Amino acid sequence: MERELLLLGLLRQTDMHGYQLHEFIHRNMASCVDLKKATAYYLLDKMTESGWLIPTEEQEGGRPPRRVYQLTEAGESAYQAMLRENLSTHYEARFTGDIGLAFLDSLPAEEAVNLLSHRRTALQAELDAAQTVPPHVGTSQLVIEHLVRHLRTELDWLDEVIRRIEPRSEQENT
Amino acid sequence: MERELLLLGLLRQTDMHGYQLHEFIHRNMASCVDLKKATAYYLLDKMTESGWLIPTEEQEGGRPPRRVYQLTEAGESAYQAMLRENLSTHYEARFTGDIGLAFLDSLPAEEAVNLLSHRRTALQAELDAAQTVPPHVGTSQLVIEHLVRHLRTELDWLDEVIRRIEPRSEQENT
DNA sequence: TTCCGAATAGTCAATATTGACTAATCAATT
DNA sequence: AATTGATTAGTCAATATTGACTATTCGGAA
Repeated sequence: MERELLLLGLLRQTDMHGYQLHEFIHRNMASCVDLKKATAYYLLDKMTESGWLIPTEEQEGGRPPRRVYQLTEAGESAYQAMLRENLSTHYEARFTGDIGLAFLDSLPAEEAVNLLSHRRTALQAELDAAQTVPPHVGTSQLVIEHLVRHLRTELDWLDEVIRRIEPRSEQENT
Repeated sequence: MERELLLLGLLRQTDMHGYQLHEFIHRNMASCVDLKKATAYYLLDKMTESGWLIPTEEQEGGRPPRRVYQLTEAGESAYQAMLRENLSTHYEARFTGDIGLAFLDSLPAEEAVNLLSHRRTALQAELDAAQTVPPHVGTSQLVIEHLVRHLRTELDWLDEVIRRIEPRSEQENT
């Protein structure tokens, strides 16, 4: 549902076509939504059938024709409702990476540490990238700050996990 | 893929049937995976076709018959590969709740604060619940700690967001 | 003992999501 | 002028995911 909110929210600001919407989201909001192109088109079709959007065929130069979407009044209402719903609810996070941790025992401590160090490198890289984003390049400042805080917490935690494994690794090597 | 890892990891410890697996995950690992019953059965079928599992029909009392799954050697290899993959990669989090924040402007500040306060209550509740889980009730300690750290960060951040909105709200009321 | 609600075990049709593809155009290079 | 590779715009068949349903049984209350 949040993806629909996003599409509506963007269309509310300017009329756009599917390709444009996907491109924008992919470039500027990748940190909070992962919306594949095909899914975007699917949702746009669905919302058009719901009467929330009106498409207008358009052609620019020799480019393929495209459907530019415009919010209807019903679309605006849907947007208002979803926005309130979204702001007022707390979404539980899912930590995909925790599943492996639940099975840490099945690996030798040393290897576990190596694997997690690899994870740590990627995490650090994402943190660096997030901290480097110059203010006002599309993405909301709030959202970037949220990401940074989250990544810092993750890094701290991962370091602690690694620290906790290591002593075992020394025991085994003695 | 992480869901397959989870199922394999559990089956590696004890043979189980679908209902049992789903129940266990639902009760003890809800914080890191959301795996619906129908999906669990679907994955079990798929992994059986991949030759990772061998099902055995079983009957207990007058209960419906059930398929108890057992890991094959191929299943064990798949588990090993997925575990390493999972531990070494950093999964980017998706913050569904950030989408609303990107559109905060479209609401009066006062209402925004109210909505976010509602969110805050739910968040606080989840934090309390997580902190209350007694050690050693199924879920890995690491996973619970991870959740707690994450929720604390979220709470801090949400408070800051609310704080930032409020001044505007006062301006408007003067 | 009979009635009720919860638990057990799973299926299935409907939805949602994705990867892989098409087909044209532009811009730059050779 | 021809080639190439990126960009534009979107489709489609294959997969994955879910909500809603079935049908039985168990335990306890009335």
